[in-house]
Amino acid sequence: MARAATTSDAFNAVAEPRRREILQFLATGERSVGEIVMRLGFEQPSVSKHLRVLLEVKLVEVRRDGRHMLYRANAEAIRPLHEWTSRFERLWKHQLLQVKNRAEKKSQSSNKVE
Amino acid sequence: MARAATTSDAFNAVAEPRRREILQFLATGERSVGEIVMRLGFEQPSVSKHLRVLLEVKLVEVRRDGRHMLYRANAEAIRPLHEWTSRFERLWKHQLLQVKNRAEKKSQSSNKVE
DNA sequence: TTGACATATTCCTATATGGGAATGTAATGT
DNA sequence: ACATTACATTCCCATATAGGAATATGTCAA
Repeated sequence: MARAATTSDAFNAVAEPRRREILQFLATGERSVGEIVMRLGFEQPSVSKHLRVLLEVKLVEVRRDGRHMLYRANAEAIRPLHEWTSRFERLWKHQLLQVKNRAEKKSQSSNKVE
Repeated sequence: MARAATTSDAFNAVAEPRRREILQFLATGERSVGEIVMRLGFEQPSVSKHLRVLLEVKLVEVRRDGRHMLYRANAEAIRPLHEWTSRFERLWKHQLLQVKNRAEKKSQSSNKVE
């Protein structure tokens, strides 16, 4: 089996840096393809292709306005990623605390030496 | 250019479902490869290969204990993912509110009709 | 040293890209 | 109808898997 399709879920879709940039830009509001191209400086076909992937996993939505296609972020689809990472929140806070405690102990013992 | 390597960053590494499962299991504590194989039911070489990817992006750390290699999650490396998704938190809360408001208005108008 | 156990690595292959170039398609103005 | 604007799609290709099978490496016990 090869790697899963980028369109298989949001995790795979946002693995691509340019798609993350597009999403962030869309988080500021509804934008046309041309605006995305202007802002991010990618080739237009590239932007269209990335938007297609984002659309398939429902990370964005579109509507037509004349000749323009207006895309907007669907934040709701990002939530599962947020929630998955949240499971580790307790852990990294705990780990940071440990690092901090070790650092303090170390500085204490070096104080003793001096 | 082809797709970015799974080892290019944490985003690409966690795009693979089995690697997420392994990480979640490791979040419960330090485990040997054998324990991961037993718990998740993947082939041993597969687990070793996934662990290698996770190791390269520093999502896990290892230490040897006799014949066993003990892996543990490095939650700190998951933080960037959490923070990236957090940027959309305001947005999805706002979007949910809108959906809710629209639903309420709709039920009000249908009440009027009846 | 030899054997057994625990992991890691290599080889192979089908599959899925992402970018660039070229082309297709839909909507608008005249 | 036609040129133009705004996007989308297709074709081509180098690259990177993920899984299965087989094999290599490392460590301990006797």
